[in-house]
Amino acid sequence: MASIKDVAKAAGVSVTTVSRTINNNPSISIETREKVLKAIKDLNYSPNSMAKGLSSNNSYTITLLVNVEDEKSFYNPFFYEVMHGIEKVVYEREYCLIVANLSTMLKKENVLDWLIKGKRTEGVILPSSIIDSRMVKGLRNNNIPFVSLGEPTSLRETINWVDINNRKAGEQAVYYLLDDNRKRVAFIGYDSSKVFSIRRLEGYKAALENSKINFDAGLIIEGRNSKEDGYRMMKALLNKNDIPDSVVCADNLISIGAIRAIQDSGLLIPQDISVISFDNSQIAELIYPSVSTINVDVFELGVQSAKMLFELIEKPGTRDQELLISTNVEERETTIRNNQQHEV
Amino acid sequence: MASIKDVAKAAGVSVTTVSRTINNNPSISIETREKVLKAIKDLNYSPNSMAKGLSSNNSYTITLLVNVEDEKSFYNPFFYEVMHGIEKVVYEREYCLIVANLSTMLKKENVLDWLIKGKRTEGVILPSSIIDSRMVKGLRNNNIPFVSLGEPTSLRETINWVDINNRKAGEQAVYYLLDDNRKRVAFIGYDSSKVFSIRRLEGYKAALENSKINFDAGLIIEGRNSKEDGYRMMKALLNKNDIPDSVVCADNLISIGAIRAIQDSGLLIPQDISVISFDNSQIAELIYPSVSTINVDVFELGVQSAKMLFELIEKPGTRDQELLISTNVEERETTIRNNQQHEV
DNA sequence: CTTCTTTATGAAACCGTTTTCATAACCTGA
DNA sequence: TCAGGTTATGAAAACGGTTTCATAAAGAAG
Repeated sequence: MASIKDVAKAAGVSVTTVSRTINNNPSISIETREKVLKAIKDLNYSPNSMAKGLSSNNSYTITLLVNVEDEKSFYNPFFYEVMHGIEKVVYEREYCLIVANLSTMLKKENVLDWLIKGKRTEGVILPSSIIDSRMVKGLRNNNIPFVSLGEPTSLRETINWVDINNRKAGEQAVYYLLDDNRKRVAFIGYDSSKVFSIRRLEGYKAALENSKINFDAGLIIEGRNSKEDGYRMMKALLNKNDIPDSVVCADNLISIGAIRAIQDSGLLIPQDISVISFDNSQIAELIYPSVSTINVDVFELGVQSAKMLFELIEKPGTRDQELLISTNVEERETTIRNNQQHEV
Repeated sequence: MASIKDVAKAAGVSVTTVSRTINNNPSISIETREKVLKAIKDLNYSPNSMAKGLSSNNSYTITLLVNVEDEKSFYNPFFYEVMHGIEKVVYEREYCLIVANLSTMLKKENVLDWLIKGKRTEGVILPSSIIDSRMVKGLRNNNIPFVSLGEPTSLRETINWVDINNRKAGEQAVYYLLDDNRKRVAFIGYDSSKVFSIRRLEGYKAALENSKINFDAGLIIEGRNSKEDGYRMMKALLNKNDIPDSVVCADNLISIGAIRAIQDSGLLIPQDISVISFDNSQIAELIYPSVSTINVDVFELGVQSAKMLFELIEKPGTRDQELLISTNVEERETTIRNNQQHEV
C-alpha cells in the first residue's frame, strides 16, 4: 500500500510537500503540485485516514446514536430517511457516519468514553427519546457537540435540537378541515407523554381559537398508538349525542381503527365524517379509503440536524438552537373536498 | 485527554506495560496489572482508536454500503432491521459500523479507494442489487472481504452471500395451501428480473410436483410490485373459466390489490379464495382482512451476513459461501383454515 | 551592492499506540 | 556454583500522516 513517503520519493520531493499538496496549501508551486498529483495518481495513493486522524487530532466522523429497543427511535419507518438526510450532509463534508446502538453498547463499560475519549467521533446526533440529564452531562463533560432529533422531553438543560413543527402541523390539520366547512373537529389519540402530541394538540386549540370556535374538551380523546385504540376512541366519540363531522388522528395506525369504527356505524367517509392523520407513511396510501395526512419531511430533519451539528463543531461557542421544519397537507380519499369518493 | 503515557507515569511503569495490560498480555504480573488498571480508572483513560488503528494497521470498522437511490436496498422497510442485526454482531466484536451511501459517494473520485486504501474499513456488507463485476473486481483488487445481502444476479464470479431461503419459502406457501385442501394454487406477481422471485416460483413448482399436481402455466401471472398490478393480475385470473381456489402473492402490495379484486368479484376470502403473501410487513397485519404471510427473518439476515464477514476477515483464504435462512408461516385472516372469518 | 522580504521547500518533531528486541531478576537442575 | 531457562519489564522503532521551524533562492527597496 503506497504511503505518503512513496509518493514523495516518486515525485522527487519531501513528504511535507506531498502533505501540503494534498491539503491545498497555497505555498506549493504549480509545477511541484503537478508532479505530486501525477505521482499520487501513478501510485493510486489514498491517505491513511487513521494516520491523518492521529496527527490532526480529528476523526472526521459523526455518530448517529440510536436505541434499537426504543420504538420511538430506531424502529420507526421514517428512521432510514432521517439517516439518509444525515448521511448526505456528513459525506459532503468528507466525514464518515457511524451508527451505534445504545442498548448494544451499554453492555460495555462506558459508551461515551469509548466513543469520545477513544476519539472515534467529533459529534453525535441522537433521538430525543434517549436523552436525559445524565446523557447531556456525559456529552458536555466530554466537550462533544450533539444535536437532538426531536424536541427533548422534560429536560432542565437547554440543548440543540431539530424537530418537525408539530404545533403548526396541528393547526394545519384543523384549518384544512375548517376550510372544508367542517364545524366539529375531534382529536383522537392524544398522548400527554409525547411532546409531539402535546404540540399538535396546542396547534389544534390555537387554530380553533383563531377561528373563533369554542374548544370542546369532549372532542379530545386520549389513547395509545394502535388500530385497536383508534377503533375504541372513535366508537367513544360516535356514542355521544353530538358527534363530530371530522376527526384528526394522531397517527396512521389510529386512523385505520377510526375509519373502521366509522364504517361500522354506517357512516360515510368523508361525507359524514372526514379523517386526517399525521406522519405520511406507506400505510396511509395503501388502505381503503386512503388517508389524508399532514406530511412531515424527515429527510430534511436529517439534513438540518447534521448541518446544525457541523455548525457546532466549527463554532464551538454557539448558543443553543431550536429548529422547526414545516409540514404540508396531502389530500387523499378520507377528506376529498368535493364530497365524491374515488375508486381504487 | 489522558494518553497512555499519563497512565504509565501515574502507575510508575512504562507505556509498554500499560499497552500489554490493556491487551491482556499474559506476561504482566498481577500486582503490576492492578496498579495499571487503577491508574486507568483514576485518569478515566480510553485508548485513542486512531493511534491504535495506525500502529496495529486495523481500523476495527465494518462498512454497510447501500444505495439510497436504489429502492431494493436502502428504501426497504426491512432495511433497518437488517442493519440492527449487523450492528449487533459488529459491536460485539468491538468494531464500529459505518454506513455509506454509494450514490452520495460516487460523486467522489473513487469510493473504494477512499474507503479501503484510506484504511477506513476492514470489510464491506452490501446489497446484491448494487453488486456488479466492476464492484467485485474493485473489492477483490483491494483485497477487502465482503458479503452480499441477497443472492447476486447474473454474476460470473462466485462471491459470499446470505439470503432468505426463497425457494423453500415458495414451497412452504404452496404446502400450506394444499394442507388446507386447496386444489388450484395461483402465483401472481412473478418478476423474472428478480432472483428472489425466480426462486419462489421454483419452490412453487417443486411443491406442486412433489404433491403430484400438474403445473398449469395459466396460473402464473407476471407483474410488478404494486397494488394496482395486484388488482389487474387477480382480475385476469378471475376472468378465466377455471378460477383458482387460492393465490400466492409475490408481495404484500400485490396482495392488497388482489384482495380488492376478489372482493369486487363478490367472492369471499378465505372461503372461496385464500390468499398468502411473502415478506411480513406491518401492512399485512393492518389491512382488512389481514394477510397471511411467509415471514422472513431479516434481523437474522443481518446477523449472519456480519458473522460471515468476520469469518472472512479472520480466515482470509476461506472458500466462498452461500447461506440460506429459513422462513415460517404466519396465519392471518386471508387463510383461516376453519373457514370462519374473524372480526377486527 | 547590500539588506530585507517573500516564496518554495525540507528536516525533524510529534500525535498515541503496538511491537521488537534487550535485559535484569529469578528459578531450576546438575 | 553456574549454565540455561523463564518471567516481567522497558527502551526505542515503527505506523503514516501534520506542523513547526529553518533555509535557500529570488525579488524588491534603498
